[in-house]
Amino acid sequence: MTASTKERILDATAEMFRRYGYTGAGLKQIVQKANVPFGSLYHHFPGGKVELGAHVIRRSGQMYQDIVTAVMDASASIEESVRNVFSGAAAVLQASDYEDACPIATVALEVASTNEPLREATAEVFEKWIVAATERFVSAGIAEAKARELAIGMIAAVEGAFILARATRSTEAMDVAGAMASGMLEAALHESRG
Amino acid sequence: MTASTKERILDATAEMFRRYGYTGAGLKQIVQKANVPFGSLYHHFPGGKVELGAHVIRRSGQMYQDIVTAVMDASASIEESVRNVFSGAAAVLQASDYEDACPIATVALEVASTNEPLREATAEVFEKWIVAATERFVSAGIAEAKARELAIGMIAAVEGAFILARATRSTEAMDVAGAMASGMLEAALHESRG
DNA sequence: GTCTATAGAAGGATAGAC
DNA sequence: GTCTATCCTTCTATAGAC
Repeated sequence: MTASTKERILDATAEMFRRYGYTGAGLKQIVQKANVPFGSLYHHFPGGKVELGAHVIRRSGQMYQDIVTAVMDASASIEESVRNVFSGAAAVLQASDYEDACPIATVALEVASTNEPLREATAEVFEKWIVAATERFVSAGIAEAKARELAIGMIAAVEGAFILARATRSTEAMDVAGAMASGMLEAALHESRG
Repeated sequence: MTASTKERILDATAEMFRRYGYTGAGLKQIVQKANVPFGSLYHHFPGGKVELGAHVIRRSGQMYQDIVTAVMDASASIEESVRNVFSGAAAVLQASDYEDACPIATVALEVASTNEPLREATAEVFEKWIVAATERFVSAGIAEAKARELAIGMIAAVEGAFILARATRSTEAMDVAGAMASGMLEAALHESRG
C-alpha cells in the first residue's frame, strides 16, 4: 500500500502496454491511471516515453520470468512444469477476458522498426528468457544446443499462441501450443536418456 | 502500373501496418505514401481508419495465404513444403532488414482489446489460415483433429518466431521454429502411416 | 469523384510556481 | 520533488469548392 509514485507509474504503464500497446498507451492516460500528476512522470523519467517504455519492458520481462520460474519450481517434473506454464497462460487469458497478454510481444512488434532503444530492450528480455529456459533444460539432462532450441521453440510457441488466443478469444491455440511444447520436450528427453 | 486510387491506398496501408502497426500508422502518412489526396481516402472508405484497417487485414491475410499456398504447391512433399514456408519467411525478414513482418499479428495484438471490428477481422484471417493448413495436412493422410492441431501449432510457431526474429534481428528463432514444425509433422505422418 | 482547408481532440513535452 | 498550465505537433474526421 506504500507504492511509490515511480512504482505506480511503472505499474500503470505495464498494464496500459499489455492492453493497448506502446503507441496506443498515452502518457496522459498513464498518469491518470497511476493517479500521479503529469510533471512527476518527467521528473522520474526525464527521457519521456522512450525511457519509461524501456524501464517497463525490462521490468515486465523480469516479472514474467520470476512468475514462470516459480511455476516451474512448484512442478514435480520438467515435463509437468512446461505444461503448467502453458495452462497458466491460458488461465490468465481467460480470467482477464483475453485482455492481459504479454506486453513485451506487443511492444516488440510495434517498435522493432522505429525505436531502437525499445527494440533493444525487448531483445534483451527475450534473450534472458531463452538463457533461463535453456539452463532448465540442460539441468534436466538435455544437451546445450538442443536445450537452446527447445527454449526458443517454447517461447515462440507461447507468444504465437498469445496472438491467436487473443484474436480468436479462445484458449485452443494455447492448449495446442502447450501440447506441442511438451511433446518436443519429451522427445528430447527420450533422446538424451538413450 | 494502372493501380487505382483505392488499390494504392490499400497497398500503402498494408506496408505502414507491417512496419508501424495500426495505431502507429497515421492516415496522413498513408495518403502521402500512396500519393493520394486526403479526401479520396474518406471517399473510398467512409468508415475511416477502422473500415480501411479491416479491409487491409482481410486483404493481407488472403495475400499471405496465396503466397504460402504457392510455395507449398511448388514443393515436392508436404514435409518440404513446411520447411520452405519457414525458410521463405526467414529470407523475407533478412531481405527487408527485419522490417517487413506479418501485419496481421501486429494489429491483432494492438487492437484485440479495444477495437472489436478489427479484432474480428484478424480472427477471421487466422481461422482461414488454420482451415487451409488443416486441409493440406488431411490431404497428406493425417487425421482431421491432429491436422488442425498441427495447423494451429505451425501458425503459432511462425508468428511467435516473427516476434523473436524481429526483436533480436536474427533468423535463429525462425530456423528453430521451422525445424520444430517439420519435426511435429514428420511425427504425425509416421503415426498416421502406422 | 478529386482535392484543399480546417475543425476538434489527443498526442508528447516543457516551464515554472510551490 | 509535487503539481498545474500550456505549447506545439499530430491525429482522425468533416466541409465544401471544383
